[in-house]
Amino acid sequence: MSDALRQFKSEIFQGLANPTRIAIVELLREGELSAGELIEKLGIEQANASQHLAVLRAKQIVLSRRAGNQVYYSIRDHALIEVLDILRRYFYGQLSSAVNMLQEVAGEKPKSRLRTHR
Amino acid sequence: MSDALRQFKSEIFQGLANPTRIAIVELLREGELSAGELIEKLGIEQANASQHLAVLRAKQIVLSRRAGNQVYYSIRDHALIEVLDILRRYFYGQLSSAVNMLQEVAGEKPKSRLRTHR
DNA sequence: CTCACATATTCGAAGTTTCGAATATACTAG
DNA sequence: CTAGTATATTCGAAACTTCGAATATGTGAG
Repeated sequence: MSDALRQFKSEIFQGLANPTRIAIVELLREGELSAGELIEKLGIEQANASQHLAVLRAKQIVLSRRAGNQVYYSIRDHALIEVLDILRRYFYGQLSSAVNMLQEVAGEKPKSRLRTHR
Repeated sequence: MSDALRQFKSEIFQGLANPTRIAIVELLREGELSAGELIEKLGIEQANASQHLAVLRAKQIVLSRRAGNQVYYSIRDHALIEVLDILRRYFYGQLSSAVNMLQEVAGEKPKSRLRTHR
């Protein structure tokens, strides 16, 4: 695979590598919201939200459109939603593994160990 | 969505937010490889590869297993491959948009503008 | 035990990200 | 024009990431 594609992917990931920005993308799942609405729902500083939105714009994750006094944001491509959905499933999968491990640790005769080599 | 899930997702993204680590994950698509094989294919310093592998382990993206003198790495969950595939399609989609924009800029009477509001 | 090899960790420098505070810009109403 | 509201940018401090160099650890052979 090309370096350009790897670079591109890593920038997308970097754009999403922050819980606040993930929260923004998820708020935008249902449709566009103004910066003000996002700030209100996120409960964070205006400057901070604006900075995160700038990152999402720079990484081409969201689109913005000005309407009068406000700026409305939306997700640029549905693919990103799919990515988040896959990770949700992945998350619950990981959770189950963790539960299994705990059960094994708690039980007397663990049958299969999921330990790492260290 | 819970903070824990957002935190988890952002850590996965952070784990993948680096071109070298993406290259590692893609090399592991076809099956497990030893650290040495990865280093050779990546052409980077041993210490650096090992650090990146440590990040991938910490974020639960890969599994490692020791076999004698070597440590073999594999991808923990197929979901991550799906994510990379989705982004590949996304990438080409973005590329086409870019090409369209260039064509419009080059042409005399652009019909639709994809400009941002600024 | 010792040696050699494969891999991991620690360290410090350079670069990047994150935050809130302060300030700047864009737009609307009057 | 002025004033008000919405949003963006700049700044500096603290925290985090990345790299290579050096060092440490784990394993197998002898």
